Amino acid sequence: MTENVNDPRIVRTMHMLREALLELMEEQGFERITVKDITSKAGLNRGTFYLHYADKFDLLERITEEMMQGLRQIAQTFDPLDLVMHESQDTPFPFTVRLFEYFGEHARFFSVMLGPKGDPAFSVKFKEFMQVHLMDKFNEFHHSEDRVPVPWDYLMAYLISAHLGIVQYWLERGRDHTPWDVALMFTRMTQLSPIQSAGLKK
Amino acid sequence: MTENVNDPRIVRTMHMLREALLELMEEQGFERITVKDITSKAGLNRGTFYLHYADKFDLLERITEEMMQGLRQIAQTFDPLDLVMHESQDTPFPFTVRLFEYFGEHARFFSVMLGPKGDPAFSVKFKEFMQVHLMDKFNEFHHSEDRVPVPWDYLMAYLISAHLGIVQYWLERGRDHTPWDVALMFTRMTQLSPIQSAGLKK
DNA sequence: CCATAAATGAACTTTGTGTTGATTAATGAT
DNA sequence: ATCATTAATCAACACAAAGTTCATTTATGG
Repeated sequence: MTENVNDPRIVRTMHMLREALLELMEEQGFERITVKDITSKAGLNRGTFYLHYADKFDLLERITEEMMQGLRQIAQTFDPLDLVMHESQDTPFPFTVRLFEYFGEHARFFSVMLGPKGDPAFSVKFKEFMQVHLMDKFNEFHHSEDRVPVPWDYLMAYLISAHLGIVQYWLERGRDHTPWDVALMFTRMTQLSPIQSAGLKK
Repeated sequence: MTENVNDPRIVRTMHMLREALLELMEEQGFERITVKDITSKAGLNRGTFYLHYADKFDLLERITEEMMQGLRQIAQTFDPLDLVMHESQDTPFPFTVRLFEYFGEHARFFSVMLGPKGDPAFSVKFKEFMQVHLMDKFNEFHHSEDRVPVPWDYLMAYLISAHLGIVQYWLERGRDHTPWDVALMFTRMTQLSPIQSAGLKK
């Protein structure tokens, strides 16, 4: 397990192992992958793998943590007041655009991890991220516990999962729309009922 | 690989293997499970496993297929016209209630498979099921390709994932509402915009 | 140029896989 | 109740991959 990130050999090796894992996950899914597979795809000795990672789970966790770190950094720029101000405008919310740009930059990772060959625990992590960094900032609004059409927590589960679904579908389709366009869909679907979104009702 | 389903020994053995797998998946997730784990939890000889299943993937597939068969059977009773007739009523759609009852009966399976330790390919299967048996029956309504607020396919992805999310959350919470109650939430969230569902707007 | 340390290669133990063949035990048809 | 059938057990096997160790080669940076 190495620490020194200055040595270009280490950077190179770790990068190759990470790339190899993602490629293999696309092909076979995480389950079937062996350490042998990873190192031979990366063109490295099997022993070298263990110099940097404990096992394939460890490797995946490290990649994941890096991506989540990137997401958290973007989340810092989110202000719920911006969203309130933005209400009823028919332009995408800028923060959402930024998120989609990030997904696009790391499309390989997100598309594999959120897809059928991915890790369901990652989807959960991703949902928790949205819950903590986005949804929880609106908790102030729901003090009126009684007489709401739908319990707050179920509504959150609905919205978070819906948003995750859009990200998944967008990646699955090979990003057939710009981040700006998908973000606009987000904004509209949040403002309208599903029936209105479909254009079946003014 | 056995065929004769009449022999009670076979029924018993297969049932024990299935139960053991689900229990282990709850504990450790599919990935870490060995055939040894399954048979010793089931109190059977390791060799016996191979009399019935090729490997642990095979076992999981068979269980999955059984559950999907049950879902398809329920889906046969679905008529999109019923849903149209039901519009703007504030009662749950009966078909949805039936589905949730089924999820409840097989809560162990669905909660594991749709949860963080589950199989992401199953979530995809489940979404495809909803797409084919529910959503596709409304394709007739969207001939007006132009000027819709959101592309039809993205709206479908949004709705399907949202609904999956509710099922997941309901199971995760240990089914803290009756099938009737959750089904009513469904109906309301489909009729209202997210902002209305939250009670933030008339 | 050279001390340091990363990568390689080979050997080794351990764990799980999937199969086989002989033996024991349960089943259901007579 | 008997008995042929066949499921389940048990032990042994070859094989593949995991994870470790250590001597050797190669690349890095001072």
